[in-house]
Amino acid sequence: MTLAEVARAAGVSASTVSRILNGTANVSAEKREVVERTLTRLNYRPNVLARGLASGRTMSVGVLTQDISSPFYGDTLRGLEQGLARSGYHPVVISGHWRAQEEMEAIDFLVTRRVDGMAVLGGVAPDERLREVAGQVPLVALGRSVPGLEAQCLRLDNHSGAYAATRHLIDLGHRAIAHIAGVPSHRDAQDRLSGYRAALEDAGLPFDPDLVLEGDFLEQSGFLAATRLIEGRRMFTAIFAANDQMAYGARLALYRRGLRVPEDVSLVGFDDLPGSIYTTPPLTTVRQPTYEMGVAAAACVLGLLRGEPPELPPLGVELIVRESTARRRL
Amino acid sequence: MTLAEVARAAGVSASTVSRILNGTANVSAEKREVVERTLTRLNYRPNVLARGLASGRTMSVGVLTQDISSPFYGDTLRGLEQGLARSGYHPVVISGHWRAQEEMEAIDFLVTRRVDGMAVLGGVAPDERLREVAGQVPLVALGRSVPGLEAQCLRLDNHSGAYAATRHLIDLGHRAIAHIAGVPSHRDAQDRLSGYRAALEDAGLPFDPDLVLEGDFLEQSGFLAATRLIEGRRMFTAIFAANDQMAYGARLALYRRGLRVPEDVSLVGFDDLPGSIYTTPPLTTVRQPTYEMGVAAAACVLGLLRGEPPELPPLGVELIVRESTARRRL
DNA sequence: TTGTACGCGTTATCAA
DNA sequence: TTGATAACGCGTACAA
Repeated sequence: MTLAEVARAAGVSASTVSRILNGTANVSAEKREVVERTLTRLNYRPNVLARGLASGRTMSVGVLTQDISSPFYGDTLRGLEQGLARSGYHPVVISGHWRAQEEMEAIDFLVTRRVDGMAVLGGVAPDERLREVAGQVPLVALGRSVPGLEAQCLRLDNHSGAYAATRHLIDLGHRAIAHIAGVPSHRDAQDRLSGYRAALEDAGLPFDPDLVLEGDFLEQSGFLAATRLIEGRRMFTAIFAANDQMAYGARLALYRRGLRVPEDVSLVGFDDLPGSIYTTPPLTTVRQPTYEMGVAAAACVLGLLRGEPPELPPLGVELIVRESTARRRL
Repeated sequence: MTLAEVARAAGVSASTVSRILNGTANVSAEKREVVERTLTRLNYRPNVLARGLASGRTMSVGVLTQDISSPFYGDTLRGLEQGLARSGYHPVVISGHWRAQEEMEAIDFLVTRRVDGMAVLGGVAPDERLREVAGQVPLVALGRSVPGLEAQCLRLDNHSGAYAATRHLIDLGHRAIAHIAGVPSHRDAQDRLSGYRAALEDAGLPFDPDLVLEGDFLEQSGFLAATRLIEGRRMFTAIFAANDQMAYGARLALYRRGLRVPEDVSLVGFDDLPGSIYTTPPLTTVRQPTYEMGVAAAACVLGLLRGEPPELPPLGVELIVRESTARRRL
């Protein structure tokens, strides 16, 4: 069922049908009615490819996420979906798995797919490439800041979040607070580590390198780190993990060694993954407004598409105190 | 950078360039070399829209998932991605949120996007529509069986899985085994319930309706169900939840009431979500080979695309015994 | 082996 | 207000 066929069946020209479809110009009421009837009668579906080729717009927004099955960006994707809904634009999502090479390919994929706009969620693709792309289509980046593209980047205050988490432990009387950090090359990991250090410093507590272990943001690394911590010579009464997934791993390590949370060791995570409400005990963590970030990103892209200047609202992080932290005993 | 421009720059016709790009016909070595050089020099990127319009193929496979941020289909998506990698085809994923209306729209989206094949993950869209679509493009369905399309459907043996889970509890000496079921209208939920009943029956244990509570596959409902169970008059020493998420909820309810797992109550889930290794204690559950399902689905679609008959390998479910189940005390 | 000419389904330009 | 007609960028018979 092509547009031309509809036009013939309705006894008008293809242009008229197209105009009705797009509201491009005025059409007499009678013709409009005839056309609309045949449109539904023939169950016409426009060919997006032809449309995109002719108009130069595909009504789609590319979304580069990192791991489609990772809980972390899930809510953000939902927010993006929601923010794009009823705008006429559709998200096209593809994942880069935190590998620069793959991310580049994914970006190429989206570009050749002629997406009208783009949202980049984290990742390690070179800033340079993102700037290039931003020159071609409206782009917004979440979870990373690209020099020269600051207005279109939304990063959260990881430093403050980590500071609040550590401060919370300090307020509970903890003095020996371990930190399971993320990959050192990762900006978020750096900021969270520095927030941790700053909180210690402000409280006049010494920074002990032996209490900081490096992880990779996955559960397994949290498990390993906590295990090493337990077996190590340093005493500690609390752990601040740079993300919830590593906190889960640490939780298991503690369980294995018979250490209770929070009675023996307090535990704090970062991200507030959906699952963190249901861990035993429910995890104290730093919530990132991931859903809202997705909505904001969608709104921003939509605005750019309309020619408006980029606008991303400031979004803060929030400490969520649950039951994995308690006042230090003894 | 269009193909025509490349052709001009290389001093050949557009057809020749096209032929080289697609390996359609023989081209002299010299021309090939010249063209390939200019191709890379000009950094040519084919326009997928034009290509799709002309060839009728978009080299994309539509994937209808239900909730992009749900842990359940995450691994399957990864498997699909992986199975499609290096095949030239790319996945285009969109979610239907278990709402028929939304799913229909999503399917329309994919169809108008002219995907070459389609993979449907669960969902409640009418069988009729799926049969229609299957008539237009190669389609495979996961987690549901569409009458008339059996060969292209991959369902797992939920009954056996539930049977094994329940049997496992019985073997550990449990006699009062509660079941937190899924939504009754859901086929998987029905099968898991029937597997549970069958295991009881085979062991000569009575089926007690008071020990079966209805959930909706989400954590919260598991929490509620377990809470009601605890407050109820019926004694029980084990819970079999129809999926891991509800098991997580139940776990928290038990924790809240001071009931230990597995010392006081044994707990079994279903799905083996990635997080179930790291719950405290690690959850005994029924593993579905979700990743493999994704890979198989991709292979099947690819085969159909090549004109081969549909082929989906039989995949079994497997009981994974971890630490949330133990021999009944007292 | 190579090039020409046409078609894919739609939008955009221009004239009427 | 409407209708030809020309793009859009590529694949592909067909001819050479």
